[in-house]
Amino acid sequence: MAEPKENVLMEKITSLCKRRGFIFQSSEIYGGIQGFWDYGPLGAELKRNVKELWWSTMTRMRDDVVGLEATIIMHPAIWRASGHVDTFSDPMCDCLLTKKRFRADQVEPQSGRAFHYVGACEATSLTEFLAKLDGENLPAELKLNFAELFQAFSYQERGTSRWISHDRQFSPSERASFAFETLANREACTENIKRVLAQLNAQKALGKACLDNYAVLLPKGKPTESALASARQFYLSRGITDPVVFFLGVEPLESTTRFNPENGSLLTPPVPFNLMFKTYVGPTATEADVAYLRPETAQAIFAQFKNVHETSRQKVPFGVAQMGKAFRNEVTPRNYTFRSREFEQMELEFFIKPDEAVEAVTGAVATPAGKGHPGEPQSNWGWQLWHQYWVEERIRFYEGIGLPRTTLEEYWQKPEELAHYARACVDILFKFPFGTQELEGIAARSDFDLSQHERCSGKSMGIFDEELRTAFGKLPPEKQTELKDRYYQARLKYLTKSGIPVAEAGAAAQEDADGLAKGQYIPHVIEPSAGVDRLILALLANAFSEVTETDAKGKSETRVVLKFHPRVAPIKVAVLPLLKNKPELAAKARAIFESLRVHMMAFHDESGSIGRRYARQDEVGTPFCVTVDFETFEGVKDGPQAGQKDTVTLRHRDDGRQERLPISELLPWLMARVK
RNA sequence: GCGGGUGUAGCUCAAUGGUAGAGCGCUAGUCUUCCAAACUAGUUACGAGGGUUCGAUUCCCUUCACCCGCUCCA
Repeated sequence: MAEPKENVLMEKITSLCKRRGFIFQSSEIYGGIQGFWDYGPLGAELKRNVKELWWSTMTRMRDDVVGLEATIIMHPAIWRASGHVDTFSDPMCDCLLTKKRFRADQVEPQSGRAFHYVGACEATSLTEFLAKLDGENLPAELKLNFAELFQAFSYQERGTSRWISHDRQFSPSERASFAFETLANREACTENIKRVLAQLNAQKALGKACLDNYAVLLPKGKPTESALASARQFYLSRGITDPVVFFLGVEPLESTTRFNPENGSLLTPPVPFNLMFKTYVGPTATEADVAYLRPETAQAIFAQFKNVHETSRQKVPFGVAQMGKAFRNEVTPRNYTFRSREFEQMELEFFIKPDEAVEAVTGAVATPAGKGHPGEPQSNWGWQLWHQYWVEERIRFYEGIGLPRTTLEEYWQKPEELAHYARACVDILFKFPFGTQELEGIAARSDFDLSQHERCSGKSMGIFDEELRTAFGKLPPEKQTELKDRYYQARLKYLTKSGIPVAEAGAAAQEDADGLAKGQYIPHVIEPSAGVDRLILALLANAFSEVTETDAKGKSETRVVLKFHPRVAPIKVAVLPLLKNKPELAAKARAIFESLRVHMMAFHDESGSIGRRYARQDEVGTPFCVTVDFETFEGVKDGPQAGQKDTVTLRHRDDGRQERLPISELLPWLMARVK
């Protein structure tokens, strides 16, 4: 997918990030470590800005969201309840022929005949061996083994489908029955062949042999030659240059998942892939001490839901936001920092009433009127509107930090792609140079998470809603029944999917439905979950631009400008004396810098020509440069501000435009643009 | 993890079985009245480990990282 041109762009970005101190490889002096990255001085500022903007947008500026900062290591039961221990340890297997990797649980079941092979040796060595078999120089032990061997199996002659034993060729019908027989006696037979092949290996003069088992599954109607061809290829890849393949027999198989559906080749046994980082809590490192570094920040919010709800004086609908490190053993960390093993998330869990409760209180659940932002939250919103609301809120956030809508894509997951508990999920994608990839996912997760923790911890995760209780009591009986029934069905579906026996689940669901009528329910949740590091990478990619300029001497030079939004730019303003060797300019610049740095990340630089210093600031994305020159002291020479003293030039990064501002207006002018 | 490619100053590139150069950058200084000016001085590298060799950056092996595919997701 990635065009060469786009790779070049990524290389330029990574190179700039290293050169200017945005991002370094972790542990670089020891050769680096895959999937881990450090943020340098400018990267740290950039990241801090992004996180602070998210935090203030999501919590401080809202009445209905509060924050949480939980530990990275939590009780391991949390990860069993959330499903991460299971879903994050997918068994994987590889095709023995093409090395292609499969998720063992996603291999399509197939039927057909499995051709089993137990090894191969060099054709020359076998010929030689057969000649010797007739008598003379062969060691007695070896000879005996071969006699046993040929009683028990046939080998498939290389390149043909002829079946040979030491004394005669088999007819097709004999072949079939023979194969059946050997298969019935497979273990003893395999052992025999292995022993002889091992001895072939030991007899250097007789060349190499390979003792690896192999098999090919052929669908009905496919010629048997193709199984042999696959087997030959397999043993070729194991270093036998001209293999004679030892065939064990045919086995009919139904709905097997042990073979590659694309070529019929045997797969390796499933190997569990644990994507969770395991560690041990306490001084002993036994199985009982196992804990995990969190693979997401969300679960802590669910686990602490009751505490937060009880102490924050919030009522549903409300949200809990958290940002912090998370850890996943990615199969392949790739694309710079995009898929890191240690990364940072910004997650909000926004708790809402189940639609049945909304309907009971407001009479009807409002339905989305169309695309776009649905406006200020209303009490009659169900999950659909809340979900749409958060999708739009998040896109607004991205626009506010300089990622225009045109660089983003909304992807509504198809029903079949959704996790079983999710009702909808929208990915906000960014058009990275290496492809359009996910920045944030906004999932409507029903009441799955809190229900899981209620079930697994035995602690109630439900809340009591006085307004609901009152409203429910006033409903006509048939409406009550209808709502209770719908709630019952939803709860029943969850409970049975969790593996609870039907009778038990039915009773529990009925209890939940009765609870709803009394004002009790488990909140549903909308989860906007974003990756900080991905966002940083998106901001870098979006800001990166090159300007080629030809100077007076005709020398053309390409320089980089990072066009960060002032709100995220690591350095907001650089204060520069026009000349270094004029003490009054230098002192004034220093004083302005000191007055600005209290309020924002400012930078002071007096080395090199003014043009060079501007270029340096462009390259790290500083949106504004302030220059102290002679007119600062002598007054503006001409124009509408002529004669005015104590002014500076203010240069804009993106177009080089300059304007003159009184020093006294500098701070409010800048604050208005960087906050 | 598998297959293919890459690995020499901060960056972009050279050269070589006899321990490495350039340009740009960076630091300091001189000079300089607005977009990488000039001059002077300084700065820094053969990814790591092992082997072959009198001697390895160069040849061989191993390993690590990065890039491209398979796979995965915030």
